[in-house]
Formats: sequence, structure tokens, C-alpha cells
Amino acid sequence: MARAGVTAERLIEAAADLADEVGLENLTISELARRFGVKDASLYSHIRNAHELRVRVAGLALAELADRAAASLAGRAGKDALVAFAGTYRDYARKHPGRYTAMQTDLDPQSPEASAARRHSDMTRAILRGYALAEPDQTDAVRMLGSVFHGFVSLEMAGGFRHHSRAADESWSRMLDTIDVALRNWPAPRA
Amino acid sequence: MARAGVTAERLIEAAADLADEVGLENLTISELARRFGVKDASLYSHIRNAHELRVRVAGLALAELADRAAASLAGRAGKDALVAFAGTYRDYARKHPGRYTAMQTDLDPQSPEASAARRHSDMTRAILRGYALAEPDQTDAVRMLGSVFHGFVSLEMAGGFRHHSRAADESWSRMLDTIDVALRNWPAPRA
DNA sequence: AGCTTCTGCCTAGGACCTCTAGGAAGCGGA
DNA sequence: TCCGCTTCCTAGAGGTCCTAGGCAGAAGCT
Repeated sequence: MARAGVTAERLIEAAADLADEVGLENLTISELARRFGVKDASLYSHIRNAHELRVRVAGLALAELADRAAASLAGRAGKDALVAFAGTYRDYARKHPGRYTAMQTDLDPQSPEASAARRHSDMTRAILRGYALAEPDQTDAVRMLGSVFHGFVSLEMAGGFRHHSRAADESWSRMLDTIDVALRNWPAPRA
Repeated sequence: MARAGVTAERLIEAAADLADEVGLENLTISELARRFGVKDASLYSHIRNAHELRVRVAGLALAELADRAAASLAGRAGKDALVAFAGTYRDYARKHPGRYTAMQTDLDPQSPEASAARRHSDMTRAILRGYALAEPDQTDAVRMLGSVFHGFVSLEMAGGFRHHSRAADESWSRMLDTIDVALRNWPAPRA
């Protein structure tokens, strides 16, 4: 009997594709096995359980997005870098909703997946080199940027901007203008 | 045989509590029935299916949070209103993670639940009365505020700020300072 | 080539979940 | 008292996750 040739890598990648197609909440071991022409139980030689599958997809997505974000940052600085970086996040989320959702999984800080998450905050810090911010303001700014990007993308994905005629693209671009101004006018503490 | 006295309202409320305890993804019809001392099938006289249950929980949460936000806004204006409003969101999310997560469900714009969502954007607009912003900037600002609040809360819930020693409370408060400044210095288009 | 070992994939089956169909029992009103 | 509405039931189909135990390709050794 010919083997299907399942490996952990091919499994995770197929799982990520499946999640993008049907949504992370509909990513199931059974459907994944079906796609490989294999029984459910067979997948358990490659992954421990359904939760691990999701964590691995999260890791894949974090790494993929970090690579793209790094590429978009090359040769750019200041607002230019900010806009490119943010755009990469938004594009990725729209093209890969399942992967993007998986990224929000609560990861064990010890896990290898969590180190990919660290690349993201490091890159966000790199953007801030274009703005003069010392610690702890820099950490606060990293968190604000993460919040703004993720918040917008996540509300957009959930359909939150569909009620109003104003194009989401316009709001996105004006929001980045505003954030740029805010970073250049970062307020002193105890204002 | 005595009746359990299940009604749609009591059901939704219990479902919301259950979601807060075990997470929205672990909210099941079976467990809910168990809590009422009733068989699964009995619940289907009150709700159509599991998806409707989630949507109803989302509606409950949106309405509850809107009420609290409205109360926090009473008698406040400007930055004071901004901080109080934002704080209400964050508190609610921390006390009611299941309800909060449910709120992100993609709602049918025609549904009664979606009208509760409208209350939220209306209140956000009200906050902006303290800052001079004409359309379409106002809409962009509403979206930015929603993104910032939701993004921060959502990253915090997912454990995104645990890696660094800087307290999330501090970052939150400094972020609101920055947003306040940004709203007062909203940039002109085509900068 | 024959042998062993590894492991990818299998069958079988338990536990739990969603949801439908059809029936019985509580409870209010005529 | 009896009727009808609603609540709750039993029965059962079908899907999901996951474990235990086994067989048969594939890979390596002599």
C-alpha cells in the first residue's frame, strides 16, 4: 500500500492553508486527514493533538510574516518604514485570515514559536529608531504600534468597518499619518 | 416532574458566564444543559443552534458593555472621557474574557445584535466632541480609537505583554496620553 | 539477499459534541 | 375538566478527538 508521505512540515502547511480557506475554528484533524487521503489516527504520529497543530500553525504564520515584514523594512526608515511594515501586516491578514487568527494563540513563552513572536517586537523597535524614544517609552510605543495594527486588522476582518461608507483604506492611511505625528510628539510622563 | 424553568434569557446569561469561565471556544450546548440539569435536546426549544447561542452572547455583551461605557462617560469630557471610556473596555475584557471574545463575532448587520454595536461607535464619536474633528476625519478617528482599545486589550488577553517586565498598566496609560495628543494634533490630509 | 528495526498507516473503539424527530408530561386558560 | 402550548424527554444519526494495538512498507545492517 503506497504511503501518503505525510511529514510534520507538510502537515502544518496544509493545516495553515485549510485554516485560511475555512477559518481557524473549522480546522479539524479529520478534514486534514481527508485531504491527505489518510485516517485521522494516522496524523497522531506527527502531531500530539489538535492544540499542538494550532500552535504549530501559529509558529509558521509568525515566521512567515516576520520574514515578509523584514523584507518590507529593508532600505526604509522613519514614516516610510512604518507604513511599509504596517501594510505588510494588513496584507498578510487579508490573504491569510486563518494563519493570522492562529497567531493570536496564547503561546508558551518557552516554546520555539514564541521566539518568532520576539522577532516581531524587535522589528517594531527597529522602526522606532526613526523616532527618538528612550526606554521605557520605547516599550510603550512598541505596544501601541502592535495594538493599532492588530486592532485595525482584527476589526476589519470581523466586519467592523462595513457599516460605514468611508473606505477602510483611507482610514488606515490617515491613521498611520496620525501615528507618525504621535510618535514624533511623544508626550513627557506625568503630563 | 418539576421543570427546570429554562428561558432564552436565563440561557444566554448562563452561556455568557460559562464562556467567561472556560473560554468561548469551550462553550458547549452539552455543558450548558448540564448546568440546568436538563438534556441537550431540551435547549433547542430556546435556541436554534450553537451558532445562534454565540451570537446572542455577543449581543448581551455588546449591550452590557455599552451600558457601562455610557455610565463612565456621564459628566466627563475631553481626555477625562477618553481615559474613562477606554478603562471601561479594558476592565470589562479582563473580567469577562468569554463575553469579550464573543463580541468579535462577525454579526449580520441586519440583526438586532448589530444595533448594539452601533451604540459603541456612537459613543466613541461622542468622545471626539472634545476634539475638533470634522468628517471624514471623525470616522477615521473613531476607527483608530476602536483599533487601539481593542488591539491592546486583545494582545494583553493573548499574553502578548508578558515577555517584558514593563507593566501593562503603565503602557496603557502612556498610550492614552499619546492618543490624546494625537487627537489634538490630527494631521491635515495629503501631508 | 536476508534480516531486523523503525515508523507510517491501519482498524477498533470510547468519550463527547451537535442536532433532528417524535412523544409525554407540566401548566395555564376556557 | 379538558385542551393546547410549551417544556422536557428518549432515541438515534453523524461528526470530532484521541488511545491502544497491530501490520506492512522503508531503511539500514550483515
